[in-house]
Amino acid sequence: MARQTRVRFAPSPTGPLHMGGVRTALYNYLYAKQNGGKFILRIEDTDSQRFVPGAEDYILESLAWCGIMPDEGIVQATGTDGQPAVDANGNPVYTIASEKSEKNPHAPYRQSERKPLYRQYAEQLIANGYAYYAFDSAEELSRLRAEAEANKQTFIYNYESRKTLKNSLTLPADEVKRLIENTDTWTIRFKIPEGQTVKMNDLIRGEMEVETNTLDDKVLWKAADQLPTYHLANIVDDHLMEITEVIRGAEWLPSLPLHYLLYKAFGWEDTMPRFAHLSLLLKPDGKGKLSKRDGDRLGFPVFPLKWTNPETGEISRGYREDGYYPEAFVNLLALLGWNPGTEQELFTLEELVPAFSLERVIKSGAKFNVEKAKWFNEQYLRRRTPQQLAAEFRPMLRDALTATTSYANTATVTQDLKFSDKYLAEVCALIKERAHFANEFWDISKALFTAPAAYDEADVKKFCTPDNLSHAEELHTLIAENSFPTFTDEETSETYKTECCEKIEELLTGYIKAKEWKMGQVMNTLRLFFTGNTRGLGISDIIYFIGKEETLYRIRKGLDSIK
RNA sequence: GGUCGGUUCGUCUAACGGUUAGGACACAAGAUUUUCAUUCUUGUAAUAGGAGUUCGAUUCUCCUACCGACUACCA
Repeated sequence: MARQTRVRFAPSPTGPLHMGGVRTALYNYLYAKQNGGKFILRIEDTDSQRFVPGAEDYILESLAWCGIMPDEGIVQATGTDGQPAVDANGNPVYTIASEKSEKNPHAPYRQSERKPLYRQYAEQLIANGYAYYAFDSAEELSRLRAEAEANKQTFIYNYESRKTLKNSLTLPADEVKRLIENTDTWTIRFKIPEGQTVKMNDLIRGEMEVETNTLDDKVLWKAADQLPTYHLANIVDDHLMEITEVIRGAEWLPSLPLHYLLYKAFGWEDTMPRFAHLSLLLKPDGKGKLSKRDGDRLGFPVFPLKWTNPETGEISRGYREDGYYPEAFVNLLALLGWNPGTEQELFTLEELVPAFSLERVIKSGAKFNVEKAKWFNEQYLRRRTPQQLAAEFRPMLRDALTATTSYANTATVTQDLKFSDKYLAEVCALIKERAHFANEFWDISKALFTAPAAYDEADVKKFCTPDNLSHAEELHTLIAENSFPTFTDEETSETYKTECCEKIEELLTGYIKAKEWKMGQVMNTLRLFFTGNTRGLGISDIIYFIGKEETLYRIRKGLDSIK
């Protein structure tokens, strides 16, 4: 009988979710959706020492931003007013589900809240001879480790060493009973079977084998905090939550034999999930897996969202705050370690669902490449409508104008212009192919909103020759004496702008050609007066947007300041 | 050190055991253009090394090298 596909993403709330973690979540999500199954979120917070406040919300917010919401394990939060919580945009705010419900039949989904559940499973293993109590103190064990290391050996708690250590296999029963009742630093360890070969299968990597004698007796449960370790909690919860496929990071590969053995010891082999281990995301340069430091060092985010360390106040940048679209982030993550087998590179989340397959996930680690990441964002930026871009640009424009001192100091016509949505949309349509990110819009288009505060010295030197200046003077007269159409909110014809620009260009180039001036010279002089340097927007586009009066003002101002 | 995994252009990657080893990013050149950018065209660039199996190996096997993960009462 085929079971319903149920996969889970099970992060530990020990800090901000890494982009590699988002990728793992994404692959789980895609797999679930493709198979008409459920994507479950479970919080693995069995390490009370490393709990970081805010990390859980961060995970939820990151997933929501990416559009990969869990089907199970979350519930809409309750606001201070007792009503379902929503954020500033009216979107629901989620939290981890603690109460059982139709949607969340396996609640709670935080392992810390499932605490009472695990001990019985550990005891069950002991009763069946698959585990034992261990009473060695942490100090004793670290001493043994240090000694072994001094002899260039490695101490492991295994089938051999357990025979000489303090545990329920070596101690008399009454002593074991006494220690369990009177001390609280003991643990329950898994008893790795001796001399067996564990044969495993991985959906991505294929067949693997490991000798049990190379494995160590992992701690499953700790009396000190009455909590399970990852291994126990993970297997028990995956079983209880009826997980069908475990898709997780490659750092778990060495634990796979233990997990196989655990399923066997519990007698859950029939329903054991299938496993898929994803390769790691690597540093763009050098060695090792991608870390927080790399982002700081190389200038790109490793986290989906900005994160402020609650203890140190240290801030880590995020893709969202850096101006990436979630679609671009998801797309680039999907292609980092997976490909569709075709040459298609651009996928929306919806398109990813049918295209995805675990079989096509790459075995080797992938180095993250910032340039490609920017390219993805650029592709999505270009797919946006001018109106959408204008809406994004509006608040940035407001901030920029407020911060621009030259704007406050120049008596320009544009100062009084109310930049309409139509104006912004037309500007965005013009500049979107020049940008990778919407946050570059102001830099690219500032000349369309304000006169330059200063002129680039090198450009002045190069283009403000006596000839060019006198030509600019003539063009000032030409523009003053001629009338031509420019931007207006009233005109809605789609071809209007093109027509305007053609007319402006005819006027200028016609005159320049007639005079036999060098186009590249005088045009650049004008551009310098319009924008402050000689790189960027086309002259006729600028004039179209700023209008005749402002055009004359800027040429006059340029001529006056250079002389 | 031990265990496990990995290795195709600088990067992400494609290639039933048979291809001039393909694409994308980046880079370079050219074309277009009033500058810059865009766009278009073209180019540089790879199977880690060595054995073996085979008519034939990027592909299968082994060895070496390198890289990585794991080696906690962390996940």
